Amino acid sequence: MGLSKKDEFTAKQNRLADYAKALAHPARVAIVEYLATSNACMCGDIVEVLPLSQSTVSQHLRELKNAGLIKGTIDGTSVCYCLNEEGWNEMQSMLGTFLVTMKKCC
Amino acid sequence: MGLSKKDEFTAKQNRLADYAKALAHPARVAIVEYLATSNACMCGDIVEVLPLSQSTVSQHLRELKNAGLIKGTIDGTSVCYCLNEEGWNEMQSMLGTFLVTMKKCC
DNA sequence: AACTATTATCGTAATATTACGATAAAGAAA
DNA sequence: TTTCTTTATCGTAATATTACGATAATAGTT
Repeated sequence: MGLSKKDEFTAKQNRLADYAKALAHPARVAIVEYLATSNACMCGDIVEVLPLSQSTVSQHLRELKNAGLIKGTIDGTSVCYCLNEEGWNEMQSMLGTFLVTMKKCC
Repeated sequence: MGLSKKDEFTAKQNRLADYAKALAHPARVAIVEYLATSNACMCGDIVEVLPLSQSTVSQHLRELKNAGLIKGTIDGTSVCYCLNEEGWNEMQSMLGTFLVTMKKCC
């Protein structure tokens, strides 16, 4: 009955699932896209770009941060968010292994 | 409140989000892992490997299939599921663009 | 100190996901 | 045909996510 069984999977499986979950919403994809191409990456800027309220954007940013895909450094009264290369590299390498071991069975 | 705003994002952003959502659960990561390394890929086999009921596994398989990450071909009374290379390639190339355009701003 | 700007958090309503048992559907075997 | 095997779907309960307004927190400005 809806009780989560995440404990029954390996840490690695959960880690990749967490990365994927962080990208599992178009708003968070849009945030990442913006951070990848922009240098002016205050949260305020992002709010202007997205069709969402400030509190909702802040929530999405926290999820990306918790997953390790972005990091934020305080800059006076605002926060400078940018992509966290380490997280991206780990996620990409995890995904890469599937392509390597992939076999066609049908 | 809580009304989804996915229409307000681009088709590409939603597409990547859908791929990511398909992998946003450790059970589905485990399924993909299994399919990547195994040749005997009936659903029944997968149920034995996972700590989940048959109906739950079937639901997860459907989500992976809808996202385009796996495909299933009917084989008599059972179904042979395997990875769908096209889907993986598209997802990987979408993710790849972030690494390419990624800039350090902090 | 009082005010402004920026971001985070709380409360909460709407919606979506997760999981299971029960049951249906369809082909294989008796 | 009847039975068995395998997978899908339905119903439903528990949990999680999404979104917003209101409010708090913190730093800068006047």
